[in-house]
Amino acid sequence: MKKKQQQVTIKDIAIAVGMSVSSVSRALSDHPHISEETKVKVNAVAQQLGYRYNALAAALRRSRSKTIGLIVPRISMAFQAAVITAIQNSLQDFGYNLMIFQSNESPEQEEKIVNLLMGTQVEGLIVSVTLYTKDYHVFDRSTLGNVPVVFYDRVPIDKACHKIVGDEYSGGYQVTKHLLEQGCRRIAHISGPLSCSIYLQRLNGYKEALREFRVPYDEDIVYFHELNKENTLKSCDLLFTGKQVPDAVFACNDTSALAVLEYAREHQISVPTQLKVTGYANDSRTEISRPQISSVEQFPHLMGEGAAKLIMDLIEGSEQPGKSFISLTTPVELIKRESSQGKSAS
Amino acid sequence: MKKKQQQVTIKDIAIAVGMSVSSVSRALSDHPHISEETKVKVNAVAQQLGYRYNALAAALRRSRSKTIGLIVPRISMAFQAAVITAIQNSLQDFGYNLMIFQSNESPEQEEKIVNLLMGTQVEGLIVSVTLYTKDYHVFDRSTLGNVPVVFYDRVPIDKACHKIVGDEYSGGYQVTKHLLEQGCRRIAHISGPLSCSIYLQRLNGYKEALREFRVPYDEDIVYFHELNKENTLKSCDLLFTGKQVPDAVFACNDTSALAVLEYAREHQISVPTQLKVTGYANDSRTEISRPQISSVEQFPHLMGEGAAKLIMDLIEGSEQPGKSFISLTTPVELIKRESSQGKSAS
DNA sequence: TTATGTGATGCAAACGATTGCAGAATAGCA
DNA sequence: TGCTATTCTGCAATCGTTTGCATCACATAA
Repeated sequence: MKKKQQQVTIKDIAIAVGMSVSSVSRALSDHPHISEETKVKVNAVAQQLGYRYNALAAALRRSRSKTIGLIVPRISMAFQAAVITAIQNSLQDFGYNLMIFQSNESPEQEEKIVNLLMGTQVEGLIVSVTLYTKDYHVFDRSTLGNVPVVFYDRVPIDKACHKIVGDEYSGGYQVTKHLLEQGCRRIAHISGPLSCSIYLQRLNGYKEALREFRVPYDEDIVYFHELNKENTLKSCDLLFTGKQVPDAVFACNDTSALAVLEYAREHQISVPTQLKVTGYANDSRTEISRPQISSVEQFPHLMGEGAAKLIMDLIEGSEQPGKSFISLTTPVELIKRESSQGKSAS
Repeated sequence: MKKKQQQVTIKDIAIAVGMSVSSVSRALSDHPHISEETKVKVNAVAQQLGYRYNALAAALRRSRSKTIGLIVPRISMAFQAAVITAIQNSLQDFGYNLMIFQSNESPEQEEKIVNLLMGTQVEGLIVSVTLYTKDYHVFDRSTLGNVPVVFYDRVPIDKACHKIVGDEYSGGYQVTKHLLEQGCRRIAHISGPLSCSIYLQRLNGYKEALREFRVPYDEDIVYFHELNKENTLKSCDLLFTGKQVPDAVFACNDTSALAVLEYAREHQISVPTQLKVTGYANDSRTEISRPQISSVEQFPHLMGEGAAKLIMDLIEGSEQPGKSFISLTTPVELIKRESSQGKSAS
């Protein structure tokens, strides 16, 4: 009970046991040069005084905050929540904490967060960028100093960096091939903005499958916009009022696929008979929907663990800066469900 | 470019502009006693040197980390994700950061996190406890010191504390009354463990509505367990193999309601004709399901903003410790959908 | 006895910012 | 010119730990 309601420090312990602060510090951290006897005594007194370690002071002194910053568009996306959980659990094993921030899909917000995080002395950064991040100078060595950064899922296009991504190309390819094998020949593609890496890759996969089946790529049935319900319904309106209606829609997330289903229901288009539909990310709604929606599983836990391990390697493994960049790819798996299978109406 | 790759500090700026560190510090923080001229010069040099503020050092010196700790069972629950987002956005306006941790429904983990957070010198704690937290001594003044804590959603039972909760009693009452009004007289209740405040309140609301309609409370059709799919299916098995099958199930979350629907589908029980079903939390799956599920909207954003405002009041408003506790209640709204409406089979 | 080794402990300087108080410079006024 | 106000700036202590180096006691070997 020193002064008013000050916190008790190792100095207080030192006084209580009649030793120097350095010995107390070492005793508490189980330093080999301290006798067992002293250690138990110090720990007992610490306990008794209600001592609490001040991680801030330690972080300042050793310039190691044991904290990683995470920037994510929004945590309310099921995929992101799962990745975050995996990252957090993994980092915990390394003794690191995670500061989670949401950019809300705003590049300005994203930049603000980076600066804020740098101020808090994070030792590393894990980032999934916004849909609209085009300018990556915020992540340059000039603003980050020696703080390593690992991107995941949505990663910079045309910028060498450490990253871990799903096999989006394969995902796009598999979905499209599957639809083609079901007999579809006019496959619409509802995609996100191409400024975002994942959509670009999926589009490439889509194109490749079409090529393989000698189906010409028709840009009139490919849309790029944020994948919410409203936008998707608008795209459907355009798609189904044209002369040639599609026989399948490859939507780039499950929210969008659900919207397509809703549109079809309202317009008496039967799925999967007249129209086949696929989503992406395999969130829990795909199984609940009637018909159930075919989707692509992305194994968020693998990605989260990978990201955590990667940032740890970069921090602890003291990679030489300027060395080459590491890029990891996690698998994807097409989950076929009702919405994309069965005979079509001729 | 001082030493190796040391970070540049205000000292470096001081040397560069030929002033003392104190003036530089004041200039950077826009102190009124510093001339405009000096301020612009200092800021220019800071910019040029690539100076970055060290929040750690400042936090240590002023004993104000500007950080709040959040402990939540898991962020993957839609409701929780929404609350967290609201909290984070609100706190940002106050200049506070949020450290988010997940207890994964484990009281042991929860306790570990509290201790860890205290070490990082958070200025406040926001907590939604696990389903099984019964011992609240971790949140006592003895371990928390002067750090205030506000609970939300799942809050301690029988412990005075600052908290913000949904109107669970009303929710339970409204749901039950609604089902009674639809003609149901044998309403099963699938609830979570009663160690958790929200389930206790909902149960009370359920009982009150029954009483009002002079329907006896029958403990044989009330179940308490974690509300996942497996457990719910088991409960359904018990419910529908008894002599008297229920004509309604009031499930305490949407996952559970969905499971009931699945069970009904597999056993050719038609919903809502033979059986009415309601969920709780109104997550996005309730609208996707066929039939759509009646549920209770909890307005997570209100709760998040409330929690943030409350903790800020406690921190900045320097409430006298030992003063009375604040308890806020946010509204709920029953959303009636297909699963609970329409005439019953007699 | 002296030299040497060993294990335990203390001294004091960091880490990077903030801030009360003192002091210098300038201006205003008689 | 002298005196007081008014601005602006600097000194130095402080926040709670960590850690390189010096020191000290004691035992053992020469």
